[in-house]
Amino acid sequence: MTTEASGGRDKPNLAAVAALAGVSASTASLAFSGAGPVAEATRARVLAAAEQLNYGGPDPRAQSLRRGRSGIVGVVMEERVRDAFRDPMNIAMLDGLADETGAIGAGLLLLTETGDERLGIASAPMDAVVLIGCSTGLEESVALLRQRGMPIVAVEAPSMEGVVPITLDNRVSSATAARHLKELGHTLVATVALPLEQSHQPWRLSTDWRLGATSEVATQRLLGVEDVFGTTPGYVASTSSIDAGLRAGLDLLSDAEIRPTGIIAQSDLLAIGVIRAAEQLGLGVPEDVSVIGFDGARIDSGYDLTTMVQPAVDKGRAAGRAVVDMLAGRKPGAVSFTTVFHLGNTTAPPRS
Amino acid sequence: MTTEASGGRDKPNLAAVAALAGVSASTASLAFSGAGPVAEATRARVLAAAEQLNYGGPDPRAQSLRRGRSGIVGVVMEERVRDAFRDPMNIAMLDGLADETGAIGAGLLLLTETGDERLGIASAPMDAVVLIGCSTGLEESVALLRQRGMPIVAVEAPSMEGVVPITLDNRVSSATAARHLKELGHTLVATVALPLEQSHQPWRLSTDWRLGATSEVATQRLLGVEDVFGTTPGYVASTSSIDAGLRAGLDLLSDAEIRPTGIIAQSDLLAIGVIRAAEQLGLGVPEDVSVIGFDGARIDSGYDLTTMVQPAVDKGRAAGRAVVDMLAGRKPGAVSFTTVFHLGNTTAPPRS
DNA sequence: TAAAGGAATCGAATCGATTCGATCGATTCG
DNA sequence: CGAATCGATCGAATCGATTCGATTCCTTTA
Repeated sequence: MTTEASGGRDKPNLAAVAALAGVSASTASLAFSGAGPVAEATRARVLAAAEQLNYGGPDPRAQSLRRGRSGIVGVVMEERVRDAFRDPMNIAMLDGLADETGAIGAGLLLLTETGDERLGIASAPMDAVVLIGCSTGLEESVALLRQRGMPIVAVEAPSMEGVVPITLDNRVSSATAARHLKELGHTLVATVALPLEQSHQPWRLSTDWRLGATSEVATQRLLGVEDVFGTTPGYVASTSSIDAGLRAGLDLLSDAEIRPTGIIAQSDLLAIGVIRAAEQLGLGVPEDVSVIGFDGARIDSGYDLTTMVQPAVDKGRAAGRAVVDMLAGRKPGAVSFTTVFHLGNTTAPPRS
Repeated sequence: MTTEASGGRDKPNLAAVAALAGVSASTASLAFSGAGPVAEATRARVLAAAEQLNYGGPDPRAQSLRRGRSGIVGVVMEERVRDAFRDPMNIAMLDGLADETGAIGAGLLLLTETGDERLGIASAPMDAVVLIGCSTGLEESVALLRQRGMPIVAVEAPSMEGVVPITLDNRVSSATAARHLKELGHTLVATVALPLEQSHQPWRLSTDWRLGATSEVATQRLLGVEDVFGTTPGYVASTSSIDAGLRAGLDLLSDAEIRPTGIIAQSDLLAIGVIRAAEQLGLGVPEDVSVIGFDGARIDSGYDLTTMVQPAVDKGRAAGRAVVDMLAGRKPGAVSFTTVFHLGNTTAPPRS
């Protein structure tokens, strides 16, 4: 038996194709990439040889080494996939992001910042990174990425040297929501906050909540409420979900000590959960309790939720554009977004 | 000016670190990877040199070329991100998938099979690919990937040579749902189907629907209904969403010619939409119309939807394990899943 | 004390392509 | 007709690491 049988088993490479076509590797490369003059006949011969050897085109790994680009943009999220994608805002952002990065042919690599497995973030072949909803290990992650010389874009994170920020005016928006309740005449309001720190355990908000708070978003939105109402009772949810909102609502609404007439939730999902809690407790929304959300997620719930609508897709787009700019050697600027107040039917003056 | 200024601007590489530490590149490599005996003092010297040069560790691009592995698993979905993630089942699958692939330190690369930009799927540096909810360009995509010698796992796709299948017994499950309605006494049922073909335009189901149908899932589930009821009227939704279900429901329920007493929806989202439609038309569920869904997504809707619960996370896990197996050189087998009937409060005998 | 074994390190080949500069004809211009 | 030009092709260097098989230099053991 000679080796001719039906071709070696190992994958063919450009050199093999070139050899079969009777040209040099450089010419074969040109034939594939089209970056240089190649006679039509030659190109055809190379393509034929490729076909014959069942060659699937240049190896992306080698290409990315040579070119110094992999065509991959990392998306880092703090939580596990399931949790991160439960939030419609994250999905919307991802969509906007995919839109922009897709335009330059880049794919999105999902990475979670989860504790130990810092592996991914430290060693994935990416050209740039977008941090979404990160908080816990943010400093470390950024340090690691910066050391690798990676372009970094962070959405709604505290500003950091060398990181392009995409922000939302969380504090002002939250204050607007609070003011709405105040103007309706509410004085006893409570907040249902997004997770403030790593543990993600639900807990009653204490006055020293700022200590140990790592989530920029939750912090700013709480501050917004304080700007209007001063210290208020609150409950920190374990995650942004209807269930978590339900638990928070049950806790706050069934406590005689607090008895809020208005609840400010830091996400629409939480708000819907709070409404469910009110229903369970026999309280009417908005007659007995006013509920205001945040996001503008348009969740199907039978209510038209009063909320602060944020441009999530645009945030993603802005992040994508920033990435594209950096990869093109341009220096992108920071981008800030604003929310729009949406008056629904879940807020009303308190029952006198 | 000499070049010593404060270091060259270009990123340092292993060779530079090795040079500074006074060892060979091979030793430096060992120091980083820990794959071989290195004196503690030497390792320390190398690490110090790295620190000094601000070296962020071995370049993943070079590593992946040398090792022939990139640590990236591609996830191909037909639709754009926003649409794909609107479906809770996809998210659940992704979660299961991330779980398993994360265990070997692999990241998930999101790719959409969208028309022109076949770029991603053809040239991304992946070690394996999982096809989720693909249909339209499936044949082509698989051909392309196969040529690249890529391990392929496909979830709920028609079986193909060299592709590890993860399946759900859609036809049987759908038949079970249909039989439930039949046993309750329904004779006039209609189906709300998932998109059957590329266009994603909503349309009334005609008797020759099979022609041109490319979606395996939708097809099998329709066949399941036919197995029990024969040809029934139906409506093909544009996507799996509450809105699309609402439109479908309005169409079917307001047509005097059809007047179904039971509706089988191919997803829970569609089912909820149908229920909303019934409500809008003043019909009670389940008194006037029985509605049964598919998925077991536990969507908050005020109803306890009767549905076929599918193990979505497990499907994702199975796909992930198949990938891990293939990358480890093992040959994974096909995996099949079954749904579990869940009796809720949205189905009842027809009003006599 | 010589032989054997082991730890630490190094050299060189390799992974698979891209790309710059050089070469070689053939065509065109003066 | 010689020179300048242009198109096509090739060689060789390069990207940044990993890894296999030496090569040293010590420490044990017979």
